[in-house]
Amino acid sequence: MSEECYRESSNISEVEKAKSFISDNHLEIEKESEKLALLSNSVRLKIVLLLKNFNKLCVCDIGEILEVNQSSISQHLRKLKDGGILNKSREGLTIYYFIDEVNNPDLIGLLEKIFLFKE
Amino acid sequence: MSEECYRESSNISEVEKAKSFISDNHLEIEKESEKLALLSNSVRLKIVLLLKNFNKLCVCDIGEILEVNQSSISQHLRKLKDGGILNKSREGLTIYYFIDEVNNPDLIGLLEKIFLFKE
DNA sequence: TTATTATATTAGAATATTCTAATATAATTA
DNA sequence: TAATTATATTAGAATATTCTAATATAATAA
Repeated sequence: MSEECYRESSNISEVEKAKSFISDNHLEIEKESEKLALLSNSVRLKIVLLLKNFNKLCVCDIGEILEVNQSSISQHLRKLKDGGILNKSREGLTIYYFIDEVNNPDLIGLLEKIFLFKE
Repeated sequence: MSEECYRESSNISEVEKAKSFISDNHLEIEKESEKLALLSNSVRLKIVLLLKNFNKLCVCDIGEILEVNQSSISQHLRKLKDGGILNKSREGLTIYYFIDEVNNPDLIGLLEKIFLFKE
């Protein structure tokens, strides 16, 4: 790689260790960055925080709470479901979304680490 | 809002509580979603994880470790610095980046909650 | 069956992100 | 001073994301 530093102070063995660390954990890091991307949109983050606080909510109520139109909410919910963060259940016409806690055993704790909401 | 559900089962007071929750915490949620966005790019996430494990690294070494070219690495580092996650120091020609732990007291713990790397 | 309600999907416009290539800056050394 | 090395910046292409508007689907009720 022509990127290499010519400085002798560049610690070669540390760089090699770092390369191993990255190649050993590449897949896990990619996977987690995709989960973080799901939470990095503020509409989606709000949806997840709402579902953490209110257990389950229907598409329509989520749209009203966040003042975001139905199509947009549906598309965000789909991403969160496809990403394994949410699941859904039907009751008649209404579809309720909720956090898939089985698939995300650490998500609630993570959110509590990130957010210290005022009561 | 015309988004409101016509179902009587839509729990109005719960929706109102949810609206308050969102408006009370809107700013904090936006801010955190921006930090998550910084970590949601896998190159940037790898940079932060590298700096967590190796304390400080120069631009050139980071580029070599990640096999990403210098310009791209510089631009990612700039985003992380502008976002308050990293800081840098100069030693001669070399610029070292490191995690700004003062500004991010919970970041290390957060990363440890997300990642359980094999040793 | 038809109408209504809730949700999902689609296409495409608007916008944002990321990378590449070229160039600029800044410290060091000859 | 000029050359070298490390890093930063910029413009623009390629790509990805998000929103809007229109339409589709699916369950229910009349």
